[in-house]
Amino acid sequence: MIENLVIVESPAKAKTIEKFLGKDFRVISSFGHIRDLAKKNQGINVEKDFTPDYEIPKEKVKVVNELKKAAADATNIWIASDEDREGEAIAWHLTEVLKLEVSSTRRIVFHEITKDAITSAIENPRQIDMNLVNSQQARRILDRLVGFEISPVLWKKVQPSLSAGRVQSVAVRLIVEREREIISFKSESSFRVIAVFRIDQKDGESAIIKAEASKRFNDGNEAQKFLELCAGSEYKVAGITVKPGTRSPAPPFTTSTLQQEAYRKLGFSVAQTMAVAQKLYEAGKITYMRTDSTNLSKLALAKSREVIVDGFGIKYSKTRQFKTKTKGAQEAHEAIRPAYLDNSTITGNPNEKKLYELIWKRTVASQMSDAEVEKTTISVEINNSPVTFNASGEVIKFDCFLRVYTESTDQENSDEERYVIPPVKKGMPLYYNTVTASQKFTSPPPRYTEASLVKKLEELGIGRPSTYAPTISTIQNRGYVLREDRPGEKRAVSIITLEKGKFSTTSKTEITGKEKSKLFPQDIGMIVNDFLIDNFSDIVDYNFTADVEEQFDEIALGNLKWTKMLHTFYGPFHKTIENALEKKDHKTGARVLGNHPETGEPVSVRMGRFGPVAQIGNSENGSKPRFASLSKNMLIETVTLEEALDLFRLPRSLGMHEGEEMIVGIGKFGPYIRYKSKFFSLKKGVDDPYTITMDRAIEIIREKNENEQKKIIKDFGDILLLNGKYGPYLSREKQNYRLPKGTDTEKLTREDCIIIIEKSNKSKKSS
DNA sequence: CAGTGAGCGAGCTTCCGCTTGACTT
Repeated sequence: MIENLVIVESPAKAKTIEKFLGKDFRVISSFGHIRDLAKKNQGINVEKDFTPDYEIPKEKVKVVNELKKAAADATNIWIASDEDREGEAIAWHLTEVLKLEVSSTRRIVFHEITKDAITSAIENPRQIDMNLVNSQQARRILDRLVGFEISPVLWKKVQPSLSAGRVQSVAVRLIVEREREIISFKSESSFRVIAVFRIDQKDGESAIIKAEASKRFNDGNEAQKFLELCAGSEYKVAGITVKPGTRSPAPPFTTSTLQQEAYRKLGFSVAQTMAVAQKLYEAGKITYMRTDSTNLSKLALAKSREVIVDGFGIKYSKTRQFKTKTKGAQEAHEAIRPAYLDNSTITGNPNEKKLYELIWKRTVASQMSDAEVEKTTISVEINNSPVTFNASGEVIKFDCFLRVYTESTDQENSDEERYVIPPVKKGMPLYYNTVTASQKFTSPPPRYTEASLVKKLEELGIGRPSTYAPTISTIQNRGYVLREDRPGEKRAVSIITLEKGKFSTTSKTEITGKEKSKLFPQDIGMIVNDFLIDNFSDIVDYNFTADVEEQFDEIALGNLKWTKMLHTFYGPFHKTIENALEKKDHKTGARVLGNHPETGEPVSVRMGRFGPVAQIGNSENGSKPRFASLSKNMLIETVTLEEALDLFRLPRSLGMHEGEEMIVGIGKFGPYIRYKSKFFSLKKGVDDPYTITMDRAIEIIREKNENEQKKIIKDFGDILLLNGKYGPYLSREKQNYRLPKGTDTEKLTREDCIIIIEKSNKSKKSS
């Protein structure tokens, strides 16, 4: 028998709290929710006022049994799940499953894990708030209804195994709409003029000022004319302004901002960030990593002040508590911060160290004073034109938090460079060293990264810290979007330079459209998105979540009955389901591109059973249509007739080589040459299957065969001894076998090999 | 490893939010 049992959500939290509470208390964890809606028949009785059918999932049975045993052994039970909608529901499910009296169960909450917070929580128990529980039930049931009623419509009307949901479908929509903005974007160019001026100073030294013309020019001719004018101009300083300013540190990390910064600064994916953070949390090195709060505990505030004063001086310290701005934030936890601020580094693997240091810097910087900067702008006048040249520079007067940490932005290498403007006076003459007009192209809006998508979802109030990473995985697993790199394309830019009265025009190539780790919508994502917008526009509306959240809040306040809210929602919603099912058509995203230039047959593209496909002709007039899969990076939406026809040029014969035909084609793994029933991959970025020559093909075949020869140490016919990355190994019938340690490959016979293989097969079966 | 482009049709797929392991290579 134990006096007091405290139940929390996380086992790591249980461990810490037990230390604070002493031996009269036992602290155990529920590992999150212990019950959920039944999987079968939606788990909801819609006819009977949305009565939920809750069940304990298989993987939770063990935990629940342990909880039951512990509860039976305790005199007092304290439920300390998180103080938010989900936490309150967990508390209620616990009372139901453990058969606790609601009136006598002590519900306690704390937002930070400190001795003070916990003891004061124990002193102020309350009862379970059924209004809050009901708002969670409404949330849960609405999500189940949306997901489990729309998804089957997709199976029927689009493709099996697809999914839709309040959160994931909006995430996909954002990516699809962004891609369409990019597709319809027309890049325009203009000429930007930058002059490098020399200014002579008293001591005989000269300084350099780089300034940009106040006007951009539409084309090269206009720019050239302006430069000609510049050649004969006189320049002088027309105005100087010096403005003091301040910069403030960013608030401590939440899940979303941690994911963004870990991507920008460390290149982590969203899932990777969460996995590393989980490790740090379990090791007691950081506070909880799934949070939407920027709050720091009093203890943490005091400690960071100490660390800053000791390390930098009192001038650097400014204690701040940040208000959480995010829509719908529930703030059940603290911000993500180091558990012990004394440690600016930790032991651990490189990724753990890097992420920890990032968290430490962000936390400490948030408690430092503003940085003081001085921004200087000067304008340079030309005697024969209204156009002016402007330069701006920034000097940091007091670095403060910038010494520790600066938040990154999503814009990649913006060409605004900050530099120090030399001291000048109004009216001073300037002389040009060079005046350069360079062609600049406007860029389309950027594609989303995993992290910038999370940022956007958070802004819309869609999804929660615990679901950002899983949502990003889901939309990739369904094939709606793909995260990938793109090499970009070359583009010529022209540059006109004026130097010492002479003009020169050069052309430079730059790379445009290069992408790293960006989210690209796939055909099936675009088709599903359009289908959802056509049939369920309310659900995929960007404001849908915000609207229902308002109603959940009303339920939590006791102003709205949760079943009434569900009735109001479900009536019209279910009607849209029926309407969608009544429609006859099957969504394939089909487009007719035109007619075949020789035969006149129609050429179309659509989503087929095995993916996007191009088709020539149709089966109506008895002739057999021809098919070809679209290649990677092609979209049904943008593919042209020419591109589609190109697909049918492969596979093609390259001719004969030593009595056998060489066939070039594109397969699952890219372009290949098939020769003597073996496959030889073309080199990425070097060879093109449409234009590759016979000689080059022979070279590729010879190269690969030679490399393979090098791999073979011994050839026993059916068994090969090969040289691999990790040393020698055996190969038989496409199966590989490891050699026992210390095997002498020189003396190895075919019989030895057979023994090794048989032993290996036996141990595989037994395990 | 490198394809497929039907009409016999079982039984399956799916949501969002709380939490961690249990698995294999």
